[in-house]
Amino acid sequence: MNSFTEENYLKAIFKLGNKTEGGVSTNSIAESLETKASSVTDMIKKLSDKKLVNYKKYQGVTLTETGKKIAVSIIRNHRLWEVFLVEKLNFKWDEVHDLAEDLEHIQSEKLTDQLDAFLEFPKYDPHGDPIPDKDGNIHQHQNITLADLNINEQGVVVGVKEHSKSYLNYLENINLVLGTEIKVIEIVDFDRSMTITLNTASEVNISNQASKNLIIKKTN
Amino acid sequence: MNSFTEENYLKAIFKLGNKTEGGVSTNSIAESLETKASSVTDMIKKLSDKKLVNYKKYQGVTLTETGKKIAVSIIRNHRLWEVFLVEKLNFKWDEVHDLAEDLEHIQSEKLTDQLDAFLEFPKYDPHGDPIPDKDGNIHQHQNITLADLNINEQGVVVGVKEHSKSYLNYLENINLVLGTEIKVIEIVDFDRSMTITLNTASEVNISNQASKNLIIKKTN
DNA sequence: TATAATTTTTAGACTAATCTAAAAATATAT
DNA sequence: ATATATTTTTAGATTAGTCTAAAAATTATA
Repeated sequence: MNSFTEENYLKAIFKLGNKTEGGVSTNSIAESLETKASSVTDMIKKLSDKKLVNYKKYQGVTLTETGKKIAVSIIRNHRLWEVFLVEKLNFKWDEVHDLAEDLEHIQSEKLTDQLDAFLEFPKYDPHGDPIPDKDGNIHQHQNITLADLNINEQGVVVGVKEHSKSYLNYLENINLVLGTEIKVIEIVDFDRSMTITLNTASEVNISNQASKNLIIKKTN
Repeated sequence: MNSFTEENYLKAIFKLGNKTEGGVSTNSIAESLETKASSVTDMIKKLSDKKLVNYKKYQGVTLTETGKKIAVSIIRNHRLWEVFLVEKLNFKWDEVHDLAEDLEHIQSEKLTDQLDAFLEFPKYDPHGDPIPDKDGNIHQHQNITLADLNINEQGVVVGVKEHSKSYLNYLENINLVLGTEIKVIEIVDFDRSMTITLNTASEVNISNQASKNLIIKKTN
């Protein structure tokens, strides 16, 4: 069995690996786990001994098949628990991350699969992130954000790229949630801020910072 | 915050403290946590520094009010999760203990209370153990076991005193579950084994070892 | 009540995960 | 191509929790 710490490293490496080509750098892992590069090197050696990562000094690190399986299963746990907390226990979408961080480490295939069934096999978590299935397949959203839309184009909000409490809270406050239909009314050239309509009704302004973190599925 | 390890010590001390008068001995803690007496001494010192236990060398240990609160809250978590696993995720009563051992350490008052509400404020867990309420009150069963009943006396099974997989499994196999009505037909003098009826129907034999671990509420 | 047996504590060592500071390797810039 | 900056690794220390072996205290026994 692997410790919580080891699992968190695997998860971080998996997520960083999806964002970049080639190996994941020591520093990027350190930053994402809020720890020091020297600690990362130590842990990488350990994970390498356990054959969970491929590692050559100074060359960055990638996950082995085994390592990837573990990482994906933790992400599956995490996202299923988030659904549970929101759908069944009435948590808000900005409250569930930290709890799911703990719950995800409870390793029991039966628990995960029964939870999945109890929740009726959800495809996405409350932030729109895809939930890996039992075999580890992940159906990623296309990477289109609100910032990519032009005037008069429209789409449905299917996810967020930024998971901070403050961002999620802001969205909730302007009534912008998953499933909201958005149409672009105006784009300010100067700062790329937008005027948009929500569900063909209320009109709001949104900064570029905010719009480029909203994942959209184009409609019309 | 306290580590999982510290919490497990507090829980063990709480449970042992209920079984005996006075302080809990180092050896009994060691046995119950399957560790060494020297490790227990070390941890007790630490818990004592944190004012979670009262400790004088060689005198055994008791929980402070703070320590007791933590222990009870963990037990509350444990038992609520057990109910969840059985009622919602279709686990058997002999499968839930180990998972609940992990889940119990996830500390969030909101999580616990929402789970409690979602389960509709259960009073007992799947083994009949009472679930402490939000304020830590525990409604203990009276300590009558099947072995205490005489011929022709009857009662309802409300709990078990032994939680091993093999015992729970045995009970399930002979269709003896919580809520079963039992009437004593015969007691063998030699080994205190009994012939009983279950729900006024099927007749089974049960050893003294088995009967003295069944908590009964006498009827009529 | 002295002696033996048991229990508990102490002393010192080990592992996992972390850190700081310094050294080594790699990447960048002139 | 050489010097400079950055990244990564190493060396050595620290903390939490554990262990073994030995010492100290308590309890039981003769």
